[in-house]
Parts: sequence; C-alpha cells; structure tokens
Amino acid sequence: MANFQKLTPRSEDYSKWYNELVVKADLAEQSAVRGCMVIKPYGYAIWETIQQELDRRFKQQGVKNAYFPLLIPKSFLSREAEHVEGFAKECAVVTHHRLMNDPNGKGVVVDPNARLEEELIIRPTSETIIWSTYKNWISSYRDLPILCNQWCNVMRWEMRTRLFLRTAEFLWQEGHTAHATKEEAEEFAQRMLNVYADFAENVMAIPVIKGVKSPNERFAGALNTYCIEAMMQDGKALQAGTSHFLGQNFAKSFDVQFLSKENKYEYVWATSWGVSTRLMGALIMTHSDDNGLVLPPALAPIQVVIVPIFKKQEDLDVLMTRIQPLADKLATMGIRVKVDTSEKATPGFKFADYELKGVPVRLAMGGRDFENNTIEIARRDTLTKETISLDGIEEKIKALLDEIQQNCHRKALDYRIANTRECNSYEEFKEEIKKGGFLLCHWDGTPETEELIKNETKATIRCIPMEALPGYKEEPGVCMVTGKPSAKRVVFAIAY
RNA sequence: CGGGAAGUAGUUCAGCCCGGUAGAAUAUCUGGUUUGGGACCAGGGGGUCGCAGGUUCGAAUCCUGUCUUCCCGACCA
Repeated sequence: MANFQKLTPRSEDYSKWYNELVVKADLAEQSAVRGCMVIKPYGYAIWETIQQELDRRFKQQGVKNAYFPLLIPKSFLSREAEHVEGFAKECAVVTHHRLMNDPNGKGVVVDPNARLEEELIIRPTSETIIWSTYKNWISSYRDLPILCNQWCNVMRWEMRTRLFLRTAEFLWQEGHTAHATKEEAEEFAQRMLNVYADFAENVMAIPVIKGVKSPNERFAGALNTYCIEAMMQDGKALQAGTSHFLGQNFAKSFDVQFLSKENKYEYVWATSWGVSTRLMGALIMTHSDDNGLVLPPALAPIQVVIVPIFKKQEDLDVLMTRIQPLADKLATMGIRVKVDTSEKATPGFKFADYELKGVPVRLAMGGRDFENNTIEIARRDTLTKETISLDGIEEKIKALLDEIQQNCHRKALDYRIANTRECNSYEEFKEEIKKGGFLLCHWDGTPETEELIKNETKATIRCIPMEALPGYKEEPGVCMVTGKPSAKRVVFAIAY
C-alpha cells in the first residue's frame, strides 16, 4: 500500500506539500522525460470527470468535437507575427523522420539522410493548423458559425516544471470558433467563459473571478482575453481557464473569407478557449489539507468508501449482509461507492489512506454497529465523524455529499474573501503584496505601469473584473502609481 | 537558460572525505497471531550504486561529460 510518512505540513513548505501530495495521493509522477508526467489511474479518473462535465456543457452550446494533427508545419506558425512571438521560445521541433542502427554498434542514431524538407512543430496550441483548415471549410455565411473543440495534448518547452501546474506536455481542450460578425464572436468568447466559471464553481467548488486580461497578459494574437482567476491556499493566483476573442487576426493571416448575404467578401471572426490539466493543480491547492487530498464529491472517483471492521471471515460475511445491500442501493442512486474488504491493511491504515486520497465520505461498520443497527460516518472536508442509525442512511449520505460539495466551495470562498483587500497607495501595496492574496487597486491602464509594478514586486494584474466582487463596489479613482484616472479597481496578485 | 543541492533496494536514506566489490528502516513475499485511527513475531527475495567515459591491480567512493529531480533567479497565452 502507500507510504507511511506524513505529508510535509502546508505551513512548513507549501510547494513541498504540493509535490508530495500529488505523488502520494497517486495522482501523477515524474516520467523519464524531463518535464513530462505520468498521470496515474486515480488522477486520470478525476481528469476524466472534468472532461465529461465540460464536454457536456460544450455540447449544450452547440460545440462539436474534432481532431487536428499534433504536428504543425513551421511556416504556419510564422503567419501571425504576434502569435509566433508568444510561442517561438518554447516549441519542440521535429527535424528528421528516420532512425538507423548506429554504425558503431551503439543502439540507434538519427539518420542524417532523413532530414525533413520542412520542419514540423509539435503543437503548442492549434490556431494555425485549424485556421489553415477552416479556410477550406468556409465559403459562405451559410457555413458559419463553426464551433469545434478538440481534446488533445500540447507541448511547451518549459524551463521550470511542476506536476500539473506547468509541464512540458499537458492535456487540455481547445475550442476554436469562426463567426460571421464581430458581435457574435465577442459574445461567444464570453459565453464560453461563463461555461468555465459555472463549471469551476459548481463542479470543482472553486470560486473564480471572471475578468479581462490586461494587454501584457493577453494571449499572443488575441484582441481580448477573458479569464477565470482563482486563489490558492498560499495566497497566489492561478488562472483556471481562458477564452480569447481573436478578432480577424487569424482569418487575415490564413485568408479565411466568406461571402456575406450582401454578396461581399468578409474575413471571419474568431474565438479560442481552453482549460488544461492545470485544473488538477487548482483543485489540489484549493481544497486539500495536511492529511492529503480533499475532493469535492462531484469530482471524486470514489465518493463513498465503506470499510468493514472484522476479525474473521465469518464476521465479514455477517457484516456484508448489511453492507452489500447498502452499497448496491447507493450505486443505484448514482453514487460512486467502494467497499474495501481487503485484508491487506488494518482499518486504521485504510482510514488514513482514503483521507490521503480525498474520498469525501467514509463509512465504517464493525460488530458493535451491526448489533446496534448503526454505522460510523466520517466526512473528509471537516474530518469529523459520528455514529448514526442505518435507517434512512442512503438519503442522509446523498444529502451529506451535497453538503460537502457546498462546504468545499464555501470554505474556498471564505478564504478568498479573507485574503482580498483594497489597496490605495503604492507604498502600502509593496508591503501588502508580500502577504499574498488579491489586492484591488486602481491602475491607469498602461502596460508601462503594470510592467513597473511587476518588476518591483513580482505582482501582475490577474484580471480586470467583469463584475464587482462580492462586498465591493465599482468606483472610479486614481492609479496608485501614477495618480492618473482609473475607471475601476483591478486584481493584483503573485501568480503561478 | 544562470546559481545552488541531490540521484545508492518499490520508498526514505546511510556509506563517499580517507578506493578493496553495498547496508538500515519501511514496503514486498511466506507462515502465524491480529484488525473500532497508519498491528506484531519469525523467515525469505530484491540494487550492473542515474547513464557514459576516464584514472587505478581494483571505483558507489576520485576525475570528465551527460541526463533527471528539487530550490532560487530569468522565462512562462
């Protein structure tokens, strides 16, 4: 089974705690290739649930799944100047197509005669290959809109990597849409942001701020980038999803025009939007504690685990006459339930292990419970437990799962609120930002000012909120650095 | 990519300074006793010491290169 060593407490070393948790909770591990991770079955089960929930929501918006190739001709990337600038430094390049036996007899080497005429780039994102394809799909306004999404892997050659948070290869979905009008594209980019926000809040139980990125933080090639920003337990910000209004940049670069109702050629309007396995990092750093992972029930691969406590096989057989019907009933109610009858570990070990894995509800039944028609029920989010009657237990469990889902969200929201405050002077800002959290400040809207603040404090504008945060009003003011006018406060934080 | 640290059994680590052919804990396997918060006893198996060169009669140990991980920095839609 798992290891016995306790996790490093969060208060001692937050990133060490994170690294240990990811490995010990069996979510992922390092691979032989630098910066690339192996996502283990338990971690992948969570990702699959994320995928299912999002995929359903995308399809409700009329989006269809497709698949575009991993490799992109090098020339495509240079078609959009800003775009290539954003990614050029972190692209993996395929230069050859054949290996051969080493003439010196030491395994295989790259065949120097197999150099590619045009080098291929492993996709860092797929805008270019998709727009070169959309060109062939679009000729009339009747062909629009095109709403496609793909679930795939991408590669960005990151210098410093961390499991889930920043890996060289990661899994994500990227949606790419083409529209006839600017308004429709803008609206769609925002609509997908709302899909992400709804998903984050209600499924992942992560409170997020919906906002617009400042020019410095905008996606390369976009006219506007929308985002959802979340606060982690260490007070740092993590971008949980983005949606871009790409204008006509890619349509012009790839010459994608359509004939309008008025019989005129026009360039199409584009959006793209994505979330990645980084969400796994957000999930971990929002809810988990020093005992291990804490999963909101909606994403837990096992929502309820039942641990029989027994001495002999006969005792187990007796207990199972009550446990099995309960497990069956829960399963028919759509609850993901596991009964752990293994004799490999003692109950105490199992308790600790399921806590490490973040199972929301744990039931334990021993001989005493059997006599009394009771069961011990423990919840992961509060680490509390009580012994209750078996009568009506199924409905209580269902209600408890809902309650845990709510509580995970409420705790995370309380934390964010407690660590969000206004800040009016730059002197104060420099001190406050060291404590972490979100600082709501006035900013003059210039990249220069943002750059200055970043260089001096490492803090960046996480977003310009689209709506006032709970408890705050949108009011004009003056920039904390330059004193120039500011329409409203923006969110500053140190970011992952 | 720059600075620092590290890589030895599945895992955590000792051994390295001062070269002589590898050890602990834990996990794993077997048998038994156990089981309401990380059980105990006994026995067994498991490592080309990250990889590649070099020095040497002999290298986990010394030298060179390289790969990977962690921390700090730069970078990061």
